[in-house]
Amino acid sequence: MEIIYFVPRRMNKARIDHLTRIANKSGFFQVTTDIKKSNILVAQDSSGDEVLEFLTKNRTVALNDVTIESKSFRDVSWFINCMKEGYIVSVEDNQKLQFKHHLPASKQEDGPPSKKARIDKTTDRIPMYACQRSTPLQHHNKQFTDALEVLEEHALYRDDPNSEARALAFRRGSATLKSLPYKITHVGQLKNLPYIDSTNSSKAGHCKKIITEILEEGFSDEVEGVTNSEFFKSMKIFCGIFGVGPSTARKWFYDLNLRTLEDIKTKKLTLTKDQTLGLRYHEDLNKPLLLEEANHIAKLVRETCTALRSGCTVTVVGGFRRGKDKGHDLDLIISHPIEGNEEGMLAMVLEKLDEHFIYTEKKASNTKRQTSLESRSTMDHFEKCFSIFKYRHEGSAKQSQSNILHLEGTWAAKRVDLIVVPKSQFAFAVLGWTGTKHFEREIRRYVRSEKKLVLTSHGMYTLDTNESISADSEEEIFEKLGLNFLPPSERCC
DNA sequence: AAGCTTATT
DNA sequence: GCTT
DNA sequence: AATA
Ligand SMILES: Nc1nc2c(ncn2[C@H]2C[C@H](O)[C@@H](COP(=O)(O)OP(=O)(O)OP(=O)(O)O)O2)c(=O)[nH]1
Ligand SMILES: [Mg+2]
Ligand SMILES: [Mg+2]
Repeated sequence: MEIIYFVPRRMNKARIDHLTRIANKSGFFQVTTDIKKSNILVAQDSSGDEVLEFLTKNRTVALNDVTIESKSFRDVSWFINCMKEGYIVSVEDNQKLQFKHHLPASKQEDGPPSKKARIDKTTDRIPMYACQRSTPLQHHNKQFTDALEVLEEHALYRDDPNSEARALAFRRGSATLKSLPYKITHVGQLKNLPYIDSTNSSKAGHCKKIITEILEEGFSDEVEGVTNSEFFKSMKIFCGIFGVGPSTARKWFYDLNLRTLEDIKTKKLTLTKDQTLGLRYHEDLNKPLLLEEANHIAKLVRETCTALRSGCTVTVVGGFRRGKDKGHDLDLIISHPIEGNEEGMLAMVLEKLDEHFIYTEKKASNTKRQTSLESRSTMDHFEKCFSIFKYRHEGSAKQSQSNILHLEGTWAAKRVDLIVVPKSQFAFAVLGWTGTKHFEREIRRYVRSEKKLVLTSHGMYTLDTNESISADSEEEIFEKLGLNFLPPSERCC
């Protein structure tokens, strides 16, 4: 039986109590508060020298009660690994607490930077903005990011006035982990991670606590509690209806005591137009749109546009441009290599494809040509359209001819977003609609606070004088912002 | 204590 | 909730 | 307050 003493340096009482409880339940560890009875000292975020200094300063022991020779000095990550495995695992080199006068030869590993390398805070600190670093779609810390994003979602559902800011903080923590080229395996690796390891306070914040909890027990009590709560489950269902957001969902939950989708369908509620359609096509719209289907729709729109006006370009943006193989909708940008030749395209393509659209919600542009008086035409001018597309399944129309009552064949409702922009705005629109949403927030925050400029999906402007700064490609925008270019597949934060 | 992306309807 |  |  190993006798453990937890060094109360950089660990609060609650944490030590927790570790003590799980250790005493293990059967192979016993925890003591009498350091002289222990044979292993377990510490967090401390070197051996720091432990010795702490113990003597706090008069926990006389100097000769604890010596480098008489005790083992180990990092808490070793202890956690033991608890996870269910037996006493071997001690890794970087889990042996270090003493200046006997440094073991440190072997460098790939992946996680060694403890030594991390002390060098200047060289490998992670950039503060997600737009300054690569974030791939597939990463190494999904277990942690999923947990943080549950808390993000939960915060977005809550009524508290600070909840949106809290949600953002959880998202930033998650985004940091997504950018790491290695898996987090012990708490020490959280050191200096932006939005996880607080630069100010020495005590662990909420993000760090959640990650630590998962490292230790494989799950987080808080996250499990949220996931299984009636509030969270119902809010998720309600907000999954197109047109329903947190405010409406809360009203349904608290004021009307509704809980399920059936409750919503049964009750006679006053719904907006979007909500009515969101409910009518709920099953279809909540099935993912597959890449193959997206490409099929994009092809149809492209062929229609080029037939209407030669030279027209149709670009897939949104999640599919980032490399996803399914999504909640298809996002398309329509443009033309000659400035002005894109005008009127949205109305034309919607009319041409009229039978393919169940619903179209058109939005006007405000940022430019509306101010120029001579460009006002008899036709209404729209630049954006959120639609519900009638996606006809492969060969359904022809095959069903045997049954004369079934002329329509099978189809499913799918969300399609169309955006029309002139060539001068094309690069900004592509950047703005490729996302992710978090990437957009991060690059805009970076631009405003670090570059004193404003970035939108129409252009870039000086903060003070509102002068326009042009760009013909995404690369040129990154360049002008002093950012290394990130391909869409590396904007998955 | 302030700030947290920006636009349209 | 986290950074400035 | 909802959508992107
Ligand atoms: N500036 C800004 N852009 C946004 C916001 N939400 C979405 N976007 C941009 C970035 C997104 O990638 C793009 C398309 O939005 P979508 O809702 O379709 O998301 P996305 O395509 O990334 O994923 P999904 O359709 O769910 O597979 O629009 C926002 O709140 N602000
Ligand atoms: Mg999309
Ligand atoms: Mg979309």
